[in-house]
Amino acid sequence: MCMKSAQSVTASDVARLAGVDRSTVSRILNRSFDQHHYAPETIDAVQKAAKSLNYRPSSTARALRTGRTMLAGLIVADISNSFFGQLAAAIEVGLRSHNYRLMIASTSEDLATQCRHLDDMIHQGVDGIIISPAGNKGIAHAVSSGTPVVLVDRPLSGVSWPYVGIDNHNAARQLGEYLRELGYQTIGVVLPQSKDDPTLKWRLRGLEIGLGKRGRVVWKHAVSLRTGEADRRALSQRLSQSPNLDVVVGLTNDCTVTAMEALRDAGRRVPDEIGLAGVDDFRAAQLLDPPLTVVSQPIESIAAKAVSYLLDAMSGHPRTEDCLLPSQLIVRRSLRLPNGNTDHLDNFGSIGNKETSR
Amino acid sequence: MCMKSAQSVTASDVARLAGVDRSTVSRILNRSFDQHHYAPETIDAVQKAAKSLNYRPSSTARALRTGRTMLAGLIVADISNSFFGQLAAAIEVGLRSHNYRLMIASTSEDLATQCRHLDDMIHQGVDGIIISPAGNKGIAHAVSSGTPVVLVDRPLSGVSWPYVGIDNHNAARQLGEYLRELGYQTIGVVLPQSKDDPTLKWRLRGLEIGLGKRGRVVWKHAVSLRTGEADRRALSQRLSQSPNLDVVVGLTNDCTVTAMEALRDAGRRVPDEIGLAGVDDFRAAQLLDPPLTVVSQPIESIAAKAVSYLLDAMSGHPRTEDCLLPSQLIVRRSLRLPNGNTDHLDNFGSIGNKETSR
DNA sequence: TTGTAAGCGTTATCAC
DNA sequence: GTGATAACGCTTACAA
Repeated sequence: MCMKSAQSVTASDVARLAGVDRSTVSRILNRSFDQHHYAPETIDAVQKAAKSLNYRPSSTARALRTGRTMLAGLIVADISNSFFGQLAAAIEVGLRSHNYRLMIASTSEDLATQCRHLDDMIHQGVDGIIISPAGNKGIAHAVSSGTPVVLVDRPLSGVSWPYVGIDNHNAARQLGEYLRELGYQTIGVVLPQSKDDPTLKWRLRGLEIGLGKRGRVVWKHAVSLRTGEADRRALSQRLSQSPNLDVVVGLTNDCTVTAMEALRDAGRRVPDEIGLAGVDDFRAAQLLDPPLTVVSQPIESIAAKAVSYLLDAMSGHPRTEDCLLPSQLIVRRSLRLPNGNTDHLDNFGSIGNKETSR
Repeated sequence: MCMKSAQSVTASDVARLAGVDRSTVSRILNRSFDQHHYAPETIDAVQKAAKSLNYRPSSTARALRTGRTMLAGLIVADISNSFFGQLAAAIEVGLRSHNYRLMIASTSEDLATQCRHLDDMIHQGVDGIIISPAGNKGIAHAVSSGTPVVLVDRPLSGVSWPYVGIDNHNAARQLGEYLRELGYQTIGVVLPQSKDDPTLKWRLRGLEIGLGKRGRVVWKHAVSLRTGEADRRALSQRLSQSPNLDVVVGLTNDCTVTAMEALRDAGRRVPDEIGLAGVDDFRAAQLLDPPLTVVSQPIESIAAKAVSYLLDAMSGHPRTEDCLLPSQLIVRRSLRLPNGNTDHLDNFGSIGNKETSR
């Protein structure tokens, strides 16, 4: 009841009030009844004292003593991107339900920044890190620290860290096959500028394989991370110079939006004159005119699995196998359908794969 | 050169290698040259030793000793909302450039959760907190802790914490006046369910004042935080039951999107049959059909000011005055214009819209 | 110009 | 069953 300035209430204060030793307070409050059987009255006294003083152990002191900070780190390219925003939100609540707090950092796809953040967090003493890496340069140093790391959204070759996310190759191939079936052959691709993101290569390759022999990616247009007016105009101009283009594919949500803007600026009607599709779903995708056909990722599941993997690793039981979650082709109206065949649309709503995966 | 397991390199290790005392290491590395003038050779030896061992002081130990964690907290309703996502991103880089790390928590507009997070962070030892409060219940307890707090996006009455953000009353009034000038009179408002967010009341009041005597808010429709299908349908139904409605106003970005969805579901054409406008701009707003007229907030400036306020407070020089940043009416095409008067649109441009002509 | 030693608040080891 | 005591890694009077 006696609300003291909270901050400065220490275990010694509680001990004094309860008439016991600091260590007794610590053990009782931590439920360390392993070897120690306390008198019920002592337990009661300590608990009452702690409550009345509103005692909360200093996590700093505890961290120093135990070596665990109960802090996890999340490193992504850009937390303001809706994909990472949703991911972060889900990860935060997941971790919090296990008493971990979350620290967040953005790399802006810059490898040096990523390296700094990794180093920072490790030295800061986080118990584990979830990262969507911009690339694998400078990672080796972090790997030797021993801090558990889980890769999310983007796999990395050459490290032992497990990856949680969709199979990007497959997801893009699925989209490619769908495009092929609809008769699209001349494709323009919009992708982020991040040179070292391996995911983009997988998506690109998967797309091309899905498109088959007759399909051709005639250009790849890179846009900046926080897409702006300049990107929009440049892309729009490129579109004007490509009158024979069949369809545009955005490799991330931002890219797809930028593509949509540019198509509108260039005065190309979707899907009649030209098709549009993308990887990553987003809130407004179904609101646009036309609603966008996309491959969507199961963000909540990815977050849940990533958290679960990290918790395992932090408790000393690291998983080594990757966790591939299913992506989903969401058919809307930004691609023209083959004449007279409409039920085909439903088939694709839930399709997996029928070919050999690699 | 000798890359040791990083984690366990302590100041004593550096001291031993340099042939000096721990305290010497500490002082030199912290540039505490106030009273201590070291021999250049000592300085050199220490720095070399530190670098060769890749020494980084344990922030935990430092925090315990100094009482400063170099950690700041951000508490918002939902980090996956694009507004808060952008805000968080900007705040994070701002703080980081001053060597502060950022911890993030979401309240889902729940007062109990907010209270818990505040308490958590304070006891966790953060040096300061930036919060977009869900309400002022349970805040008193936090205020007495002495931890500096800056309010962002939502002001709070009865506390000494400074507020950084737009003038919500004014912003909404601006929109209301614009609606009145366009001849709108019968208004439906869509707002989030958060019962205790004072901002919503201000926006509502400002809107009504701007609308003037002849304007009437005929209903207010509350939707859940992570707006879903159910909200969409319920709102759609309400719209169907309001055939005489002039215009719908969304009080947040999500609300406006939901309104757009519902209007589409209900088959009401915007802006011909009914108008739509909102508070908060978002990436896809200009891409929708029609592009949405909104009042936008200067997110970057808000973040920068909030960081600046927090830094001041954390360094012992708290500001007490609020910081009101200018909002901006962005006129697009989701409201019908008065017959035959089009340059009126340009007049409003001078208030600060950046309408994209095409 | 540098070293000594105390102490931040916990928890873990040992003793009784 | 419970209490003393050391230690985690760092900073900072106070000495020298």
